[in-house]
Amino acid sequence: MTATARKPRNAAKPVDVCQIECVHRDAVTRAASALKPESTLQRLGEFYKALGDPTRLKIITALVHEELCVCDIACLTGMSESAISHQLRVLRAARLVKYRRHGRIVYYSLADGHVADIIEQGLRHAEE
Amino acid sequence: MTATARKPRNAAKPVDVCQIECVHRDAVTRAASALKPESTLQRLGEFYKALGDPTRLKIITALVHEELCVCDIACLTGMSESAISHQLRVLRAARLVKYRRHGRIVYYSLADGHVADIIEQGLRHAEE
DNA sequence: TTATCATATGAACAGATATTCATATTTAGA
DNA sequence: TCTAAATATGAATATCTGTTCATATGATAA
Repeated sequence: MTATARKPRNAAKPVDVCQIECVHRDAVTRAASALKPESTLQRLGEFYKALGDPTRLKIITALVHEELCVCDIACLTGMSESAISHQLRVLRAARLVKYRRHGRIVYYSLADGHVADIIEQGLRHAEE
Repeated sequence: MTATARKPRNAAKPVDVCQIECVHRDAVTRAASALKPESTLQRLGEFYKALGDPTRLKIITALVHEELCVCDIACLTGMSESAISHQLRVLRAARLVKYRRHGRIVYYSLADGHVADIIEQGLRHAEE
């Protein structure tokens, strides 16, 4: 997004976004100026990507109800503890889960209420 | 999820889910019985996975405001029309978008209001 | 019909990703 | 201390994914 060259009139806003031919220049201009900042889209994309894997989604939906340790999650999902640990790292990086340590056991839970809200809205959408 | 062998008492519900050692058998049992059906999780996972790519997420957020044709989206995103067409196919398969044809131009829009609601909730979460 | 525009599709390839296996770390108990 | 349990991490690998390029389809206009 570099500075834009101005056009005197008629253009709602100048678009330099567009290298390709576009059919509706005005619609593209509106869409471009309504677009959320790249940083927001990137964060949201990583959030969704983290939820877009079957193993991780199962982990997250399980954690909606109560905290679980790595062992429990492995047990619940039928996957190896190592695989679960790797996936939990992804979920941690995406700030979807938090954890607390009790002795050698690590309990994972959802990072905050927002995550639960989002998942529940998603589930309602998927269930209908 | 096959049929479960019964245990007389004390088990909230029998678990055959668990091949691995698990630390909290009761918690796993509760989590297992609260788990959503595989079909629901799969649909939701595909939904999130579709949103988990930066190009597709940009397309979807743009479509929140108004419908756009393939050309416009290519223009807006700075990607080739072919790439966009491929991504729109993924979004169609995940039932995130619908389209209408007008002459040789195809206009894409969000499949329904739910999608917009979900995206807006996600954006609020990502923006804070 | 023929030419052209807008879009779709298939093959190919580079890059990303999820799991496994081996190993490291951290904590509790002996 | 030493051992074992619970978890984390790194490397390797097989699979998946997104883009490009070439080509096909479908619709309009000439």
